Amino acid sequence: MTVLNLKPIHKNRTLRADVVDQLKDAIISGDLPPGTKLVESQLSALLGVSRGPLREAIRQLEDQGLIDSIPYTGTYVANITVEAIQELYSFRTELEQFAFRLIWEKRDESFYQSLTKQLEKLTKAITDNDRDAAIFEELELHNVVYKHCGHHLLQDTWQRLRGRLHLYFTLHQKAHNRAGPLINAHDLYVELAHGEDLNAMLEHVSDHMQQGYNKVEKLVSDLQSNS
Amino acid sequence: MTVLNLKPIHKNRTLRADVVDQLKDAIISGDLPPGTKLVESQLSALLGVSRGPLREAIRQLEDQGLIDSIPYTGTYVANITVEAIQELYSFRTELEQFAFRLIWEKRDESFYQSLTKQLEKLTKAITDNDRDAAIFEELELHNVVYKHCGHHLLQDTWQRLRGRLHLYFTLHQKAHNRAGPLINAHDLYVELAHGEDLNAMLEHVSDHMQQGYNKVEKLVSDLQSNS
DNA sequence: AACAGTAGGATTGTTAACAATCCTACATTC
DNA sequence: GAATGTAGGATTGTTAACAATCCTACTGTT
Repeated sequence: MTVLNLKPIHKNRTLRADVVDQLKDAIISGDLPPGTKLVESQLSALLGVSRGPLREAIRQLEDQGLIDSIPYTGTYVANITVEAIQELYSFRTELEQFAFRLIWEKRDESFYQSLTKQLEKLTKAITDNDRDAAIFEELELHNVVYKHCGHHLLQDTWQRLRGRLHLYFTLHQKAHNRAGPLINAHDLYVELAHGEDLNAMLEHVSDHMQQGYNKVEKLVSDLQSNS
Repeated sequence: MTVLNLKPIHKNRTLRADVVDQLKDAIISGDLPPGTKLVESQLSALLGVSRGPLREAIRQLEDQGLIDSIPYTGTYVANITVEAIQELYSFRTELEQFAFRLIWEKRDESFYQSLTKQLEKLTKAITDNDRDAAIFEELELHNVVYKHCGHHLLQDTWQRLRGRLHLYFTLHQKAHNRAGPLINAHDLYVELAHGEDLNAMLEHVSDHMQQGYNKVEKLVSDLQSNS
């Protein structure tokens, strides 16, 4: 018998899980802009699902910060404020520095390979001018770090932020028509991650986040002046 | 007209919210030990509620890490592993150090007062030998720091950990019959929080957490040897 | 014209019944 | 006797109808 390479069958196929995925995609892709009111009857009709699983999915997205819900009143796609963006970036800086401190002494070939491979994917997406893919691959690059440090709680927390971050990127890209991740912006990041100077890495994470924040922060005023 | 001091009426009066509160209490108080299978029909009968709101509540507690759910199979009170405890404490150290760095330059009278008052409550609970209260007040003491640094994302993350932490404390206290928070264990903590040496504070947070971890870590082997 | 009061419709919250899946225990085969 | 099939019951997933709440637009009053 040849080496088995079976992928696990997704038992996750409950309507609830599907709805979570679809709603999440719709939000972070910008199809459902922040502030949009989500009417259960409309959504359930659109998705071809009854309100039960839909409501369960809403609870999950609520805890991920993508949806705000007011009892008896309505559920809305979470609004964006400059404070929220600021908090997200400052928090993200802490998380990622923690991740690097965790992984630093445990870095192995598998980690380096994943990182390099992911940087290539990101670079390709940018040169292909595929902006949606570029956003995804940038997040995926950072994800490599979280995944490899093996800290489940940290990874869960990162996943919880990731959706909101993705949303900010998307909105930013839509606001200024050309503005995906810059080519080469992550070269130093990956280079330092291969190196031996942890402090330089941590410092760079801080700088990297600060740059990202500066880019995204303008988004709010742009959006508000548009409305 | 005298100064109005009206408390907001709890609009939270949805069954779902009540169920979340009650289930959470039942879990962190140890009434529903880790691993317990939660059968929806039984629970809904016990709570006098139909399965709809119950299931929504389950989704929320799932995201808080207090419940594990396997589609079509069952939902269980989250199990405790030594890895989970380790992760919780290491993560908590990062969060709280971050909190102190955020708040350090913004500390005001209100912060100092809350802290001192909360230390008194904790001390009283311990001298009263009210162990459940002592656990609550210890968590509430740390909560003061998170609350006052005004970082909503950080506070949400802390709240998410708090339930699990509370559970560990409770189980630990039940396992070794006498073992609430030690008297005076937080005096230095509060003293440093009043002082001017941030590095000493950060260092102490790290030590404090390490001590807590050492205490709780034995819990798992104790529990496992009992079963 | 400004304000309070009040139907009416729309929307969320809740329930109970129905469908799909899983687990267990027993029967069957080799 | 070990492995494989197979009902049956128990449990979760899903649905559609019902109840409670809220929002809006209209009315009437001053």
